[in-house]
Amino acid sequence: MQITRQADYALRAMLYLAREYPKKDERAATSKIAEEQEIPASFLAKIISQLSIAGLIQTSRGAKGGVRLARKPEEISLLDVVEAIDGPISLNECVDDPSVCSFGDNCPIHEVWCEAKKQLVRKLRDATFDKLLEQQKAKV
Amino acid sequence: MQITRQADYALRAMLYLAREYPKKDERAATSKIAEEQEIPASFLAKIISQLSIAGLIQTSRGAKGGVRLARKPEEISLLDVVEAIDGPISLNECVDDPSVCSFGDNCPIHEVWCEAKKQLVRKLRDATFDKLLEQQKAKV
DNA sequence: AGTAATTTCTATCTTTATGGTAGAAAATAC
DNA sequence: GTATTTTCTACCATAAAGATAGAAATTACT
Repeated sequence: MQITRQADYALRAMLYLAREYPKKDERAATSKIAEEQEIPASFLAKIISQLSIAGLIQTSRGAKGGVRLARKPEEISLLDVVEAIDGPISLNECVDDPSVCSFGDNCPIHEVWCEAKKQLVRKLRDATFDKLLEQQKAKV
Repeated sequence: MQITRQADYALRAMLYLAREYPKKDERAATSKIAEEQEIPASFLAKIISQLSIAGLIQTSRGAKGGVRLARKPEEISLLDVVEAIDGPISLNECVDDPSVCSFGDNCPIHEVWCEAKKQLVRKLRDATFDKLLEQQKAKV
């Protein structure tokens, strides 16, 4: 049970953009992000596109174009990014769509998954990019 | 991010076996488990095999053969079953094998995943089958 | 205005994992 | 010994993941 490689790459890219956020007027080039964060350059294109559709970043084409965050780092969490790429975190099929299981409320396992999901979602929602940057600074 | 269908089926099968556990001398037939728990019968064979290799159940062939738990329900948790089928719960590649990521301790995201994993593992390890059965009884 | 440079975007391919099936192998009761 | 009932394993589709190259678009500069 893992997030996809794409989601991990997306997180790295967003972390890079969060670091660049203070430079308000600049836009980062995809190629630069790819190099810096060790992401296959041509693979990043697809990821950038998805993040843009999800409204997490703003893109602009052409010379001097590039990518930047659509919102402040404190308004973007790990959960936002992961769900934008991998879809909702369900842990098990029955969590987000109870109708797939005919046992319904009679299944004691169902509840465990629901609680586990809540716990996980809370943790990821709480991890906003401003906090991540602070934590990194504190370490160095 | 979900457990596989196989893992979910395995949990259902184990729940059934936990219910049957008091009948010490009987063994449940795979076909019976499949019917009762709504699992594709021929698919269950592969799952049973994996659970047996993992040491969670005992199998015996031939007439009057079948399957039963290898340990008491209170000594088997959801975590045991899920990891036996799907492998370790990592959430992200870097959690179980930090060497795949060259950023190492310099990555603030790494730590979040580690904590999230710990939290999730604790929850699943705590959910033993005796507790699950009790919870179900309490409901009815 | 034209063109070259730089960018995002999209159609395509390969590989891997998942979900599922059927038939072989094994063991026991009679 | 044989028939029955079981586990076990080799196989096959389908779908998703990972990755790539080239098309489309936009802008700066001459």
